[in-house]
Amino acid sequence: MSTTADTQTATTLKKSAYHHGDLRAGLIEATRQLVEQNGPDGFSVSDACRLAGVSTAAPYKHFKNKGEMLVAVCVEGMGRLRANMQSAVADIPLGDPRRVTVIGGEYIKYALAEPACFKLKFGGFTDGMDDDALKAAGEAVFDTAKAEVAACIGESEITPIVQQKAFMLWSFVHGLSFILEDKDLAEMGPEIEIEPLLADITRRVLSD
Amino acid sequence: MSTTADTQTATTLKKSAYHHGDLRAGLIEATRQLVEQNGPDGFSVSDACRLAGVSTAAPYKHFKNKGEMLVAVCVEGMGRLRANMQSAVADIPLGDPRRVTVIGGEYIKYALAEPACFKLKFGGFTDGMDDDALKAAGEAVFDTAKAEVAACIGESEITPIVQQKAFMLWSFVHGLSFILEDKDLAEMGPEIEIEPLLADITRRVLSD
DNA sequence: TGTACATCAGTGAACGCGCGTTCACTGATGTAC
DNA sequence: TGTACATCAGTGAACGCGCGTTCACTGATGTAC
Repeated sequence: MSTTADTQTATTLKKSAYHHGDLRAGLIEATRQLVEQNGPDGFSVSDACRLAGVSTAAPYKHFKNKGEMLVAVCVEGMGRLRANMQSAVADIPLGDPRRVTVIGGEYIKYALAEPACFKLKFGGFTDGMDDDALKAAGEAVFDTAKAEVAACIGESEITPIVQQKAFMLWSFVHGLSFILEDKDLAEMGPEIEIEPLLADITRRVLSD
Repeated sequence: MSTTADTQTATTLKKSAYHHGDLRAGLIEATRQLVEQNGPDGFSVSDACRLAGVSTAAPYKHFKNKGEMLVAVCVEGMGRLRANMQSAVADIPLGDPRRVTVIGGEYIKYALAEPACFKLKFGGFTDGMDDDALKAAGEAVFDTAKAEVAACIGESEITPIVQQKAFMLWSFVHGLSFILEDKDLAEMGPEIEIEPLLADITRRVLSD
């Protein structure tokens, strides 16, 4: 390798052990993993530091406190969920109700893939935090749903009827996520296949 | 008062300060209040003892550990929810879909009245506990819903279709509860009146 | 290009705190005689 | 009825622990000259 390439690699990727490179992102990922492992309430700043390989004081250069770390994990997760939704519908024509079913499916998929992070966001853990980025990330997800519903029922804007139908679908998908995530609860329900169930409820809600 | 009456009062109601009377129930109520005040994860055994006015060692005469106290709160809450459901439908004829709407309404009412206890039960806090009483209490609630759905669509037993419809309704009501409970989320939805929304979704799900 | 310097992301030790649980004990109670 | 006794729900002190956060610091880095 040339000297130039070495220097670039050193500054953009490896950095030194002392200066981490992107500790903020590293801590968010460590926190995410720990939350997933130990549950939404089973995370400690110290644990995240151990996992990220830094001292327990290091996070306070990037986050005001423990709560901000948890919020950052939620924001990151919601962003990923929205991206997943968008790429999942890319090949389905606008206005096709399958788009609604598919984004609902992505919601549930996310909830089942990262149940503890899902609960972190929706289980009341971020209640008093009042974080703008977090609010925006949540709204972006719901806006996606509303736009799809509008297209399906032939509305060019978000009318009250669109709002209502989107809200119904969100409630359903949200509740289904919580139930499927909880082994004891899921066992109480029937043996279901998620896709047809989603398609069925979508049809019921979108109809007049 | 006669001597006899005094003795009865002393033994059945007041007891002495030393022997509490029904400390188990007292601790459950203290725990419930604290959970409601500080959130599902903001409860400590010490706090409950302070509130109940006993030493921090006293609970261990009635509960194996902290987790058992939380489970007891959930069991008590689910029992109350089921009782509420049953008395709320008492005056509506069997098979009337309003019965389904009303029990859904009671579910939401409970979730909004005791949001932290609701999250305690359904937010993953009792995940690995594997408590039979808790499972039974949850199943009793869902069984109530299934029976009502069966009656509405004219089935004499819990067929797969009944299961499916009841599960849909539960998912919806469950998700709606979580959303309404969370100020930030509720604000994202439309201004709704719960009753008509519930009646609407009930109609959609019960129809063929 | 080489050097002096400002920056600031990291360290590591320490803090005070409240937690869950255990322990030997105490004393109010109900009961057998 | 009176007394001796077993029971067991309570006490209160103590334990070891890990937590969140602060502090003065250090040393790698990029930049101005």
